[in-house]
Amino acid sequence: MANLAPELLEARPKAERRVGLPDLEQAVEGQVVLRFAPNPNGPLSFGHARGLVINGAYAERYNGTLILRFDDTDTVVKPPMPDAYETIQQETEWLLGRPADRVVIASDRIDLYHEHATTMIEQGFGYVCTCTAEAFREFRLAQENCPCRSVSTEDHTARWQDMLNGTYRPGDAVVRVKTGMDQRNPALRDWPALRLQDTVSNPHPRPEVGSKHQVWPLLDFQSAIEDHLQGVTHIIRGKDLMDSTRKQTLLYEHFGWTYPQTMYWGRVKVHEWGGFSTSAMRKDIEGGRYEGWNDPRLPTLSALARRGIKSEALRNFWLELAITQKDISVPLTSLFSHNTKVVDATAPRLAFVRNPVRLPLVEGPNAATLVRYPAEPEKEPRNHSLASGHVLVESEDAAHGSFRLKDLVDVDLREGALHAGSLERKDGRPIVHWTTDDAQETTLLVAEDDVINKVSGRLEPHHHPAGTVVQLERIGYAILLDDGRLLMTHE
RNA sequence: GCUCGUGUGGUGUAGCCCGGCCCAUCAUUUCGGAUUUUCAUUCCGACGACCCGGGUUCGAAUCCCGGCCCGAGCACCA
Repeated sequence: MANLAPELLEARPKAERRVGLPDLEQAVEGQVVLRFAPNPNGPLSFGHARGLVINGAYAERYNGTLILRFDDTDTVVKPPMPDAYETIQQETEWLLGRPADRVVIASDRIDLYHEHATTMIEQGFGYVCTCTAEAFREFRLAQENCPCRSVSTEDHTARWQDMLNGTYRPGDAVVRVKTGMDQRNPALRDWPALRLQDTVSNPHPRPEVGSKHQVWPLLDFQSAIEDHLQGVTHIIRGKDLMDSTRKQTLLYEHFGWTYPQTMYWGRVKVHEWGGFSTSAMRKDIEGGRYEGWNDPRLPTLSALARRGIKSEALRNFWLELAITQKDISVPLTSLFSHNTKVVDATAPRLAFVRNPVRLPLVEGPNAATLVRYPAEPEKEPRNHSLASGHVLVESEDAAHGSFRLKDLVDVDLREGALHAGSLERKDGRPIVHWTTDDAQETTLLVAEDDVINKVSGRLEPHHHPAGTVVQLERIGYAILLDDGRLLMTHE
């Protein structure tokens, strides 16, 4: 065989095992345009981070453009939150370490969407449908044209004017894209592109928009038109939007445009969190169940940041999950593990003594020096005076009777006092953390499931500013809050 | 119901398009061990997987057929 046809034995060179994100199809260096398009009905959540991280990473890889687009075209069901426009931009910068290259606000661009609707109607691939939603559902299932479809283009143009001038009221009419009621996929059959919203009772929260428009595009239409206007080359989004791609592709064909390359990811559930929706969180915050968007029980970016999760950890987390269409459920420990890697070397070590018991230290040293950064033992050592002759240890540790005060001395508990023994470590007795009389009394907050547990104790004196992620020895990582309390980051 | 999509160790992920180098990669978890005056970090080791059934082939995680599971869309929400 080798002699007869050696070329048959020559294997196609197998690609190296891929690490990280795959390359983009048809990507040209410097010309890739991506977008991340949240609804600004609240600040960003954990799940949003995926869209930002993945799209941002590709923009960076190809030296392309990342657009942050606010899809704020619903004033009734999911009304935007005024603060969110600013907040989301800040969160974007926090997460990616740089701002988006371009910011687009859909509600500023309603006239452009109207123009395209006009074109669509005049050219006969869009029409104004006055059927009720229920009636149209029947037509969709039966694959029958609705009566509006046979109305002339002139009349549709007139109807369109009546939508714009307020003759029609919300619910009376929608603009549909003619895709064919014989589409195999029911979702694609003459899908709705624009509808009426009562913006007098439900004005858009941005004052410059307010009640200016009554005719508003739906997501599939707005997004399709905007992607074209912005020159988006690649769309990477959740697979729940696969049918949107198909709908939009049909629209692009009508307009004679080429649809961007698309990639999808599946649903991600975090086992510890279950389901949170932005609207539900908003309601619970307003109802007082949570203290705010950054309540440590909430899966928002601000809550994670406040808790001490670094943006680098979040980026690494999403990059590791990459882009598969599988629906997955990940444990929070996976994110924590990334955070530990980011934070450990720079987290100062401090002692936090829970449920402290104060004990005399008999014949012990009168000063102690402990390491603050194990990675750099010489840096800013922790010096403490023991002049009071007392130390604080956790009552649970004290129960053992014989142990070693970390970096200090062996002790034995007799008659309510710790009797100092060897300064050097001599035996295998357990090592416990401890602190001094001048340790401040404080509380460690631990978010667990839907409650915040409070653990009181004494924190070793320190000079670290609020916001520092520290490692509480033998307990875990925590962040120093403005009010002097501690918030557990993770173990 | 119709349409679409996904099924690799406990959890994620690579490999699948173009069959052999795959007794299947990497990470995490769990368990063991080493270092360490933290139950942290670091290091070493171990356990552990191709949804099921047929078929094609010398050879199938990879191709074909059938089945099953799970998820999503079918909103005048995003």
